[in-house]
Amino acid sequence: MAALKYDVFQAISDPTRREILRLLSTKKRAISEIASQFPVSRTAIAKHLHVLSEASLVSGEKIGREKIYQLQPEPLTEIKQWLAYYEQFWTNKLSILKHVVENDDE
Amino acid sequence: MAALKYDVFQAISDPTRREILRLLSTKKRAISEIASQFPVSRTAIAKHLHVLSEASLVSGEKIGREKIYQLQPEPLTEIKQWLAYYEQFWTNKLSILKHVVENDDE
DNA sequence: ACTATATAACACCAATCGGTTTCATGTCAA
DNA sequence: TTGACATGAAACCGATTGGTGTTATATAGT
Repeated sequence: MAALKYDVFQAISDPTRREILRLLSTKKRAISEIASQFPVSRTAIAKHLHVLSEASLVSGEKIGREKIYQLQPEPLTEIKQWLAYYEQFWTNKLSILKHVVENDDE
Repeated sequence: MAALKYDVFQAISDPTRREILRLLSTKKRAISEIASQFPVSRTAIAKHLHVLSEASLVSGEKIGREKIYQLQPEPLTEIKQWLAYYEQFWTNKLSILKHVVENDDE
């Protein structure tokens, strides 16, 4: 509702929303089609889709009486970039050792 | 409290917790030292550290009367692996086109 | 021994979250 | 046109979140 109330980190923090993204990664789907895959109500799924939409991870297009949602993976680059900073601490032993030594010095 | 109540996705969904991780990436720090960097109370920071600890993103060691927290970046690999699946949808034009065409086919 | 400090452990609170049910609206199809 | 279907919108609910303050306990330093 309010502009950017949900960022991409919050959007992917919910397991149901991650599963919705997974479903949309194979094809566009209408709300009811998505909801049929979950044990919760259609309304609950519609709310999750709204959250994902605010984070720009999905886009919805109304076609006839259906609203078709589609994956928009671009915002995930923000997660990727955030993660890149921490990769130095585990991708090779040298970095990890460097990290430990620096900590012990202070 | 309950085992694995917080997973790594939820742990990093909060901006304050992400900032705590950033602080700990440069060196080990005690709770009070971390809390001094934020506008919220020390108690609130201790709760955030507890959440991060449940997600195994930090570990705490009591030394004297201080509790020293340290970054444990390994669980971030789970995020990285999750993200890897979606990279095919934006890392090159070919994959994106393939995605669109498949969607239009159904 | 005292005193100040660092943390833990509670109890508490307002706001939010994920979910529900109900009702209204709009669209497709017989 | 009538009915079934897909969605949107609203009100509501219980649990959780993120925050507070208070109190208790243990430790460090004088």
